[in-house]
Amino acid sequence: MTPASARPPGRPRAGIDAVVFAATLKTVHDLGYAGATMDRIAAAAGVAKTTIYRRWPSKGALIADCLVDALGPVPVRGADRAEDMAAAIRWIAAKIGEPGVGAAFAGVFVDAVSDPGLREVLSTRLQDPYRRALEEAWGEPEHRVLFFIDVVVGTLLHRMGMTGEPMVEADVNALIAMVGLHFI
Amino acid sequence: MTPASARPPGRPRAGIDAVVFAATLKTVHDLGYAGATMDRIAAAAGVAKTTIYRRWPSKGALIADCLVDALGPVPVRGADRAEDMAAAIRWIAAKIGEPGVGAAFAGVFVDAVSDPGLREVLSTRLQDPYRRALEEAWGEPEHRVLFFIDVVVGTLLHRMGMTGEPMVEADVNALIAMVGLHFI
DNA sequence: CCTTTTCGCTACCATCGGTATCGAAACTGA
DNA sequence: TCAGTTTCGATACCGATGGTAGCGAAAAGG
Repeated sequence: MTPASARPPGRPRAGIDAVVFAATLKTVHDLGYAGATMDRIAAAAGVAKTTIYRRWPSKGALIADCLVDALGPVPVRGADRAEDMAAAIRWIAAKIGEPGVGAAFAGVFVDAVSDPGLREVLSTRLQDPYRRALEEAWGEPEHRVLFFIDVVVGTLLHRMGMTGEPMVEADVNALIAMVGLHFI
Repeated sequence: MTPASARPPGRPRAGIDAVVFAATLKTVHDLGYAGATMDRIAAAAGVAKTTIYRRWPSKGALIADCLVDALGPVPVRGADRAEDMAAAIRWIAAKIGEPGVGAAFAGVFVDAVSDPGLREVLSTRLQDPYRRALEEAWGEPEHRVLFFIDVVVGTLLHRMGMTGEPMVEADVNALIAMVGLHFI
């Protein structure tokens, strides 16, 4: 039980996280999510692959933390909830336009569909922090779909004219597919 | 050079395409795109993997043809172009809500980012047919981005309020990410 | 200088997309 | 009935990828 301020001895690990994050985004931007091999990310960061796996348990966890680092805190003020929602949409749209972020998002979510462990990782490292931020800004949470994730997608669907009904998986899949078509 | 009506001898191949298509969609729906292994698809279809690879050169080509088969022809009438566009959006939204289709779309497009060969496959088997259908319905093609693919995504972005500017990669990535968030 | 922790390197495993090979099945035509 | 032709199924295999194990070396504190 060492004091919290005491730094343990051993080889320094200073700055490695930031270097790996930058290398990850650059590699994903250059080669796509599937092309961003862990070996290539490690090479781009000038770091051994084992070092990455000592800090993140999987590629998905690395991507999730990398996205949190790239996005930063959601800019909520807490005054007007509707205004906050609109601001959040503009915020994530701008952030995700940065090199590599969009491709990283799409890739990790596609993998998450067939990997329950990855879904839990994403929930813990991506969804929960932003959910907490909105809870603190907006007060106590409602039990219906009013968190950030749902707000963004729900607003998107509402603006598309698919409103009236609660959001269903079909709508989300439709959106993904329509957007994905442009990658052709 | 046999006559067109003459069926070549040998073991029958009747109905295998349809069986494989159905098994592909079901497997993708149940296990996701990454979880839909070629071995699993073959097993679900009751067919040897080599048989699938004798008919489709790659997993991407199988998915592309499977999607074309699942979508069917785009319902264009050619009278009012704006009306056709709106109908096309509703059409693809409904079609892609069917089991497995949305996940197949998202997965194959994510892979296509880092695979030029797959991009060409998708262009040939997915984009070109629908582009031709719209050319025939709307007359001669315009050289600007007025084909179906562009129309769907462009209209989507327009309705989101991101209009005014030409569509850029950042917007598309932002959409993918926003939608993907809901998969958590 | 000694201990402790982390880093890098190599080797390795399981899985997946894709290929090669070969015997068996099934249809056509005589 | 019986070739001849073509496809199907099974197995074995290859390269790449995510992920792990083990070990020696580097760098920090004490």
